[in-house]
Amino acid sequence: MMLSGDIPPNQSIYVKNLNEKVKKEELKRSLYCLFSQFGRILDVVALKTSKLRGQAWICFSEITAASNAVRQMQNFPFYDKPIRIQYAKAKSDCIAKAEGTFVPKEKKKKQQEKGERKRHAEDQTAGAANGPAAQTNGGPSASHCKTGAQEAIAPNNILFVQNLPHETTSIMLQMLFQQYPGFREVRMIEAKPGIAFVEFDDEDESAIAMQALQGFKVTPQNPMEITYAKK
DNA sequence: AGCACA
Repeated sequence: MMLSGDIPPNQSIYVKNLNEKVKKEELKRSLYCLFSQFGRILDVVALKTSKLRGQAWICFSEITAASNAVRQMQNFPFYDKPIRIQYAKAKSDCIAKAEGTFVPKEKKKKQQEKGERKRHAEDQTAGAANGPAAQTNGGPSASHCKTGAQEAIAPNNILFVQNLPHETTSIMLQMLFQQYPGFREVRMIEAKPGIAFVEFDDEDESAIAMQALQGFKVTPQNPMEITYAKK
C-alpha cells in the first residue's frame, strides 16, 4: 500500500536523485518554483555535503500539498534526471518552529562533542537564523517566481515563453510542460532564440501550466517569463 | 544510495 517505503505522510517531502551539478542556491529556487504549485512552501533545505548532495527537503504548510507532490511529481525530469520523492522521515525544524515545539539541539544523536562550550553563544545566532525561514511563511505561493506580466494579456490556450537561454531546445521545454493536462506542443522559431510558444487544449489548462512554471529557472539568469500569447 | 535544518 504505502509505496514510498513505509514512511508515514509528512508535511515535508524528501527528494532525491537530484542533479548534483546544480548549485545549491539555484537548486533551492528551482525546487521552490517547481513545487509551489502544490501549496505554500515554508522552506527548502538542500545541503551539498558528501552525505547529503543530490537530496533536498521541501516543507509544505499542508500535508495534502506534500501528498499531491509525492504522487504527481514522481520521476519528474528535473535538470535531466528523474526525481524520486518520498515523505520526509522526520519533522522539519521549520515546521516545529511554526508549532512552537522546536528544540534547538541537545537530544539529537548526530551531534559532535566538540564545540560544546560555545553552545550558549550560538543560541543567539540560531535565534536570528530563524528569521528568514519564518518569513517565507507569509508570501503567496511562488511569489518570487512570478513576473506579473501575464495579467495584462487576455487568456489564451497558447503560452508565450520568454527569457530562455539560447541553448534551450523544444525537447527541454516539452519535458517541463508536458506534465500538465491538455499539453499539445512546443513551438520555437529558429530566427528568434530565447522565446517559445506552448500550446494547450484550452486556456484553463494553459493557465495552470503558466502558474506552475512561472519563473522556473532554467539557469540562474533565466527565470521563465510566461504570458498568454497575443491573439 | 544517501533523511537535515550551520
